Amino acid sequence: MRTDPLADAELTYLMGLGFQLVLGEFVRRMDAAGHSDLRPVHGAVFQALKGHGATGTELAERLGVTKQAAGQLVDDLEARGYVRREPHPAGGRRKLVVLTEQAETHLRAAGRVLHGLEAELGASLGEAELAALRTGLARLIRELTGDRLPALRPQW
Amino acid sequence: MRTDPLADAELTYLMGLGFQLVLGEFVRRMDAAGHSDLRPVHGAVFQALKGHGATGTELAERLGVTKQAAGQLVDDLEARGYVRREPHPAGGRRKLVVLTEQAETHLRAAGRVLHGLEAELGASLGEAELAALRTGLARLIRELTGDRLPALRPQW
DNA sequence: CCGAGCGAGTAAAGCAACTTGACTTGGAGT
DNA sequence: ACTCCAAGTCAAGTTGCTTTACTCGCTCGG
Repeated sequence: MRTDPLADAELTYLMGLGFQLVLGEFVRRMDAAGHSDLRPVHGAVFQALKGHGATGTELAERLGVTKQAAGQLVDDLEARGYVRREPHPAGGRRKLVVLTEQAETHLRAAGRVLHGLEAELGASLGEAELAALRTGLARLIRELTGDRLPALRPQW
Repeated sequence: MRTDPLADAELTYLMGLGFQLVLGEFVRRMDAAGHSDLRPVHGAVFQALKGHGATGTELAERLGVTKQAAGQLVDDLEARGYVRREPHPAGGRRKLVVLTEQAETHLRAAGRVLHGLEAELGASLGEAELAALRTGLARLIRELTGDRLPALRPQW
């Protein structure tokens, strides 16, 4: 009986590999559902814009990138019909970037896939195990951040 | 009393944010300890070479990148004294990439930082909670991979 | 033997997703 | 009116990978 290599792996390694696997499975299922034209970073943009939209600078802050990088993402998504630039109600040079119905549809599909994946994991790991994993992660995040949640960035 | 935004966050989001935070803390501590010249991906290289070293092609497979990319990493690390290219005992065009003592020193420092970080998390979250998190992650990884563990790649 | 081919390594160019630096412009303050 | 700030944008540079294409040792079938 050999020892499990995962049992004495570093917590950091376990978290990284776990995230990579879950995200990979998410992407695979989204592709299979016909949503292969967007990468995870676009999902982060949608999350940042959900609700009332944001200006380019606000979006950049929420994503943790420069405003130029945010502008390039918006250019791309605008050209493909996922967002619109509207004049900002507060005026000035500001523009309000808002999601189109096409993006809302994508967000709903992503939500369904995520919930389906989580439900399957709950079934195979056991709901109690999954709940313990969720609360463990939530407490670890609280411990390392305090109250302000930082942006989820698409790189190490 | 407001609801906790983390309580109904997606598992995928929790895992990504948790990993990012733990890794960020690791990098901060390594920097503070005077090891600011290597990025996490170099740690992955060291892990892949630990023990008996590897050829460039083997390294590429373990990292999940092309052999050219692996070769570039080795070029960089060799120029900075962390690895050596030795003639391969089995001959041929093969070369054996091995860690230098400088890399072993770095590995030991990284191990100390990781264990220190994990110990602090154990103290603040409670050892039971941390153990539950570890086993939850390990089971999730088993569930999504079967037996073959894939490489931990430095991107989403 | 020997030459055909395979696998390891490398060189060069391409590409994606950022960054840095420099500029334009609307509005606020004084 | 002048100045200045902040939002947005244009352009160029950087990084870290990939794709394409090659060179070089070795093995093996004829």
